[in-house]
Amino acid sequence: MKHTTIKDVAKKMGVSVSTISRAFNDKYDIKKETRDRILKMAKEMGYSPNPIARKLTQKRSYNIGFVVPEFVNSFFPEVIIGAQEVLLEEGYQVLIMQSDLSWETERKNVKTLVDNMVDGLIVSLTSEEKNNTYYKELISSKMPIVFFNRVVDELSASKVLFDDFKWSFFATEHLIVQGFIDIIHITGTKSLSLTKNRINGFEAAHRKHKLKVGEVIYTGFTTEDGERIAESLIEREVLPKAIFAANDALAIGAMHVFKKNGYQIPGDIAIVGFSESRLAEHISPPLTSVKQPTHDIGRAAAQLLLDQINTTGVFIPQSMVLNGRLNIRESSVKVI
Amino acid sequence: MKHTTIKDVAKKMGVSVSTISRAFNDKYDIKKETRDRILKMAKEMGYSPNPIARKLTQKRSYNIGFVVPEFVNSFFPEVIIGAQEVLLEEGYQVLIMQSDLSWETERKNVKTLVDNMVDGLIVSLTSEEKNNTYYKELISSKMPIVFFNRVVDELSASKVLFDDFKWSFFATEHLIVQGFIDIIHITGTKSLSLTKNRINGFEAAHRKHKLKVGEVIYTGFTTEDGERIAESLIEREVLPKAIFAANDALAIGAMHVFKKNGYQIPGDIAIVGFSESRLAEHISPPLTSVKQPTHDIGRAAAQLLLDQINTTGVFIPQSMVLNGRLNIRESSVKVI
DNA sequence: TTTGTTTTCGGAAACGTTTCCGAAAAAATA
DNA sequence: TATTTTTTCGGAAACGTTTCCGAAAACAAA
Repeated sequence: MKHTTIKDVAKKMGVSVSTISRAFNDKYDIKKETRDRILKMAKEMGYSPNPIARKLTQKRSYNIGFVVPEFVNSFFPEVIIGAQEVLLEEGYQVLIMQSDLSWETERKNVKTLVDNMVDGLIVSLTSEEKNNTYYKELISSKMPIVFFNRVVDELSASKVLFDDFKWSFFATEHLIVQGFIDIIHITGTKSLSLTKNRINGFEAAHRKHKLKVGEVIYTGFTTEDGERIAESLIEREVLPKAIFAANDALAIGAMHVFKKNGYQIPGDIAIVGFSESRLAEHISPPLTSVKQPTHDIGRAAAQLLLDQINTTGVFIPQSMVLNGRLNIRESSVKVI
Repeated sequence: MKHTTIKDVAKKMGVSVSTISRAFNDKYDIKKETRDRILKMAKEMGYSPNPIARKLTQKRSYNIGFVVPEFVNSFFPEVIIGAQEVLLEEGYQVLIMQSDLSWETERKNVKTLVDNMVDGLIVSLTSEEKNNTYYKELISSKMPIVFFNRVVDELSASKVLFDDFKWSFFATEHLIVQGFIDIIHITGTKSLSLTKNRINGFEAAHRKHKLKVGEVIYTGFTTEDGERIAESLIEREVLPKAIFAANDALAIGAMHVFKKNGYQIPGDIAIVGFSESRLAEHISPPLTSVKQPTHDIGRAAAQLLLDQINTTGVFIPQSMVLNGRLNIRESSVKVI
């Protein structure tokens, strides 16, 4: 553990500590030759500046914190990869933490990240209420932060969003124009605004086509939730003709129990999902779903964060909303 | 940014800085009452010790670093969740970094984690050669570290392993006993020892049953690799009767193009995968696969790491090998 | 050569803690 | 009460850097 320190190099070379520091920080007030000499010697001695000590005096750590609510679905990993692409390019390292769908651990996560002096944060919320005041403090303390996917209007920070209303609208309209009536919308956590937006899109599509708006069922966002809902639906005996799920996991779970119970998809029930997952096209039948540009979401978030970090004056939060695509597959096309 | 510091509280309360420090570190040599008084006041003033400064003098950060080669497949996220369960319990925070299958960024990842003074590391390698000497230095510098899944024998550290040989053996035997001959093994990166072990298991099963050992095809670990291999197989015109893939992603990719080209599974080709993914049972036909105890792998790794951290004397590296299960599903049962 | 500028560097304070050492205060013992 | 022991606390050094300030050295201008 006898790490070589800046003093060791200074002593060895007979120069002052500050000179070594200057050499490493590429300051203007040092002679080229001595800098090269120092750098060479430092490398020989296996010295590199201690980042902890450095952070104590400086402001920057070149670390970015990334907090996601979960990451077993590939959605969040994919946006992280996108963000990491642009961040690494700029010399930043990305520290990831996952909140396990708990706002308490989310809170702890961003705290440890802040404690470790990250230069900025990219976060997607587990809940839109619980940590609000905490985030407000954070924002007013000038910590650069951008939210994505799961955001809250109340917080004045940069955000990258998806037009949930629009694509929910398109997805249900796709069902409607094929003649499906009696469509049910299964959705996740009630408190998230993306949930509300998708519901609004679902209902708007009905209204546009002068249809009685379909039922909305709340549950979680997991495959198991989808299975549970499907089972309860089957017990009703009168099944809907189509289901629009707020999430591929839900759709797949539901599909699973429908198939197990002998229902044909899309013959008996048509299904469309959201936030296209990797398996959408591999499952049987292939699942119609709204594809979000995960990669681009990450890249955009990273870019907004960098903008904020590099802004010296007051920063005006920016919001971007990205576009998606409805990938129509077998699970939702009416058999004639 | 005018964070309240320990001095502020000291001044405000008319006591020395060291007393405040003692109050926060629960030292024996402070009077109960003054400690309570200090803690209360500190809370009022919104003070909490700066972890960076603290790290400079202390050794512990209560942060654990987790480095994985990728995380869009749910395998790694699941083991992280398992590890996080036991680590959070003990008051540690888990910082995750992903290497994007590049050993260079893996290198950078563990470096920044070490720079941030994590108390220990849990890592799964991208390559078993490239960073060896680096890890050796790290280990000899007494950094607690445990490897899992993708490990290298040469490194003397704790490891948690899966018996790839055994389960590969069982998987191919499952194919063999049903009368499939002409089985091909598709596998990933050649340099990983888990690859070798799975090949050995594959071959051993053949030998046990006195069969000519099947062909082994090397590729990557992604769905796309599986698709590519399947296409090249189709061009051969004489297809194998069964495929054992070293990975569910490979299996699913291959299955996809076989189905697209009108082949029946398992009628024309039977398929079994490995490291069961979430989609195995949802895909069509449901995929036979070897299930690894992802959760337990994480828990075990975390436990081994904690053991090492809490050992004061010399630590003797431990290895654990965990058990799996072959989940037989439709994709590999011979149709009669 | 003298004076003025610029370049290059050293000394020391600062960042926010912890910890060692010793002293004052309190308690226990004689 | 006098002495010893224990408890509680303050002062200061240390952790490894960066940065401010000023001085020495080098150079340019007069």
